[in-house]
Amino acid sequence: MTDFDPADTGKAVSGGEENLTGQLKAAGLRPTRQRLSLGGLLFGNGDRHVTAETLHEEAMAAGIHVSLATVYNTLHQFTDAGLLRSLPVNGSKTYFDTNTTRHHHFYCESGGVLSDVPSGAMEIAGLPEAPEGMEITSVDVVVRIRPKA
Amino acid sequence: MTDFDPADTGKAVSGGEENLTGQLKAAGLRPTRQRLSLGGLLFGNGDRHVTAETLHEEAMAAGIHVSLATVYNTLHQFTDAGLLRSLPVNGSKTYFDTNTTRHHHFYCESGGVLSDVPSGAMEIAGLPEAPEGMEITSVDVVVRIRPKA
DNA sequence: ATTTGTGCAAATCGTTTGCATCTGA
DNA sequence: TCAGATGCAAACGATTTGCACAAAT
Repeated sequence: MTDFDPADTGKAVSGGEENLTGQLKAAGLRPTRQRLSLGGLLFGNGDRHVTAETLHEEAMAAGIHVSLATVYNTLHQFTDAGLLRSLPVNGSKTYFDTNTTRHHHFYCESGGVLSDVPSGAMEIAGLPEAPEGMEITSVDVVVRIRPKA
Repeated sequence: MTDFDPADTGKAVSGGEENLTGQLKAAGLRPTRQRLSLGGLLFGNGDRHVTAETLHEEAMAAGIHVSLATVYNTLHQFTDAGLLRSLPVNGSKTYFDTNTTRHHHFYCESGGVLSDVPSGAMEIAGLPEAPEGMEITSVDVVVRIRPKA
């Protein structure tokens, strides 16, 4: 029942982020109650993988009232601002990762569970050159897994 | 205006595949007119990346009448039969690749164009171990690119 | 006061499904 | 003949959008 304190806007959000308000402003985004609340959920609990739906449910459960549309908007705005990374995992749902550093993922199709590949466990050797006139923006590696036997 | 010849069912489809009919039968799929026609488009022109939509348009343009639903069905059946590989490229559309060997892809978000990373240009070093009780089914690498400047 | 964000519900997009009809073995 | 395929259109799930209201600077 910990209400998110709207007065806490210029401070650390919940032990994770330094200054979400500042980052939002830098991105031209107003630090609204919803954005700060969602930011608290996202960045106050370590690395996370969420979908719009799971984040929305979590917000509801936490007593934060936000519409699903706003969750979508916020996730995209955060992504554009560089606070999140969107993951191209599956054909249907879009996943967002609070860890924007270079790392890769396991994805279990039966269940839609996403997890990190331990850093260092896997490397990409020899990045290829992009085709003429193109530049590489990111490299996504998805290791698909399924329950054994 | 080369009509696909329905009589050519037991033979090479168009210079690419040996015996599509046999492969379909082996997979428990009847070699119907539609499946052979779509197979001709898919396997008779070298390696290809298609979506249901692009393949459907191509079929129409070639004078082959198939419904979009049948294209979807066929793509999935071919995939299950191991003739195609489905690519988890983007959040929305599903791509299918006629090259089922291990290779990776460039994906240009602006335009949705998919192309192969030249084989050997890139390697994955050190496949990680799957989490407890899981096994790896595939590893997909997508190199996202955008037009330079 | 002005500008930007939010919520809701309707609209959209890709994909799947139910069912009557047709086709290949 | 008869199981299996196809076509159509309606159903679906995830995401986006338009517009009236609310909140932040």
